[in-house]
Amino acid sequence: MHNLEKSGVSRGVIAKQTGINAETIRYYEKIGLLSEPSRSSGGHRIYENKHGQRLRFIKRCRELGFNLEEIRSLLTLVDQQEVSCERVQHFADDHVINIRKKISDLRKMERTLKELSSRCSGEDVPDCPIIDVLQR
Amino acid sequence: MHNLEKSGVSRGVIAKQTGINAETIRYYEKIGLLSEPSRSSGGHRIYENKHGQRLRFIKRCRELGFNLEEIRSLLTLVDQQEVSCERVQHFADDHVINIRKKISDLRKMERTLKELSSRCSGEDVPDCPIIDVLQR
DNA sequence: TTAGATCCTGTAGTCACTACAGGATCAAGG
DNA sequence: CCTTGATCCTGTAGTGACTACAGGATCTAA
Repeated sequence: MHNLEKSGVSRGVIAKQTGINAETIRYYEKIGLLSEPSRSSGGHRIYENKHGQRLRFIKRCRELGFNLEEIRSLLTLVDQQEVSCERVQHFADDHVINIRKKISDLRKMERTLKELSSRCSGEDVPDCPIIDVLQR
Repeated sequence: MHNLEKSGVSRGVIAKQTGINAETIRYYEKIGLLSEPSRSSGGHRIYENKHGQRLRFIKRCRELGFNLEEIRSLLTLVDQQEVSCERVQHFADDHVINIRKKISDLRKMERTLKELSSRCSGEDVPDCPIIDVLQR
């Protein structure tokens, strides 16, 4: 059964555990977000608990909409034990501003599309207010 | 002054007229969204009115969040004079569903971040509820 | 021992652009 | 007509955040 030297797991296993695609994990390692794990005698990666923690951290950040560079900054703070609640809060608040901008852009699209759609006859005719506006 | 054979304009000019980057216009041509314009004797592209219309159509679609494949479909409908108001409306309504999904994802991020941020002390201390949650 | 699952590497593809290099052409002024 | 400087031409490479291969090696369970 599980071998992989003492307590580590393979890439496939940690991928399932964290819900992160196995290729993505390799990618995170390549760009330096995830430290290189040790290897089995045959060259297979062996992931320890710390890698799982790291991956979950990254995943939560992604779910909050941070990009990989932002996550790198956050991880650096944590690694260097230089976390300042004030700065992290600022970081988060800035990010909220970006998110709100995106939401407002999307809402504008939504409004416009719904407005256009409401003017459609809904019939199988060549005359369409949506196309008219696009061609205006 | 303006030469460029009869009534056409250069790429730079049409870029300014439409508000679309000149490189982007070349890209649209390359992927077949924009028909190839005629050329001057020296090989420079000469854009006519129809190109300007096309580019404005594309731009409006992009502003409504359609991707280039969706725009390609829309343009094909128009070109083949196969516009059906019913189908276009359906198309738009489907797109609205996607937009709403994006908005709700973003709102969830926003809510979570604001909630976390509200728990921050705002002080320059290493203890931070945001980092705590990310590391949990 | 062997089958089949998983892993290794490097590379290429995705989307919608954007940016460059190195050279040709253009329009305007003299 | 000639020069100058702006614009244009081409092909290619880079962006972000993955994802998907190919062709081979290694692993684990039976």
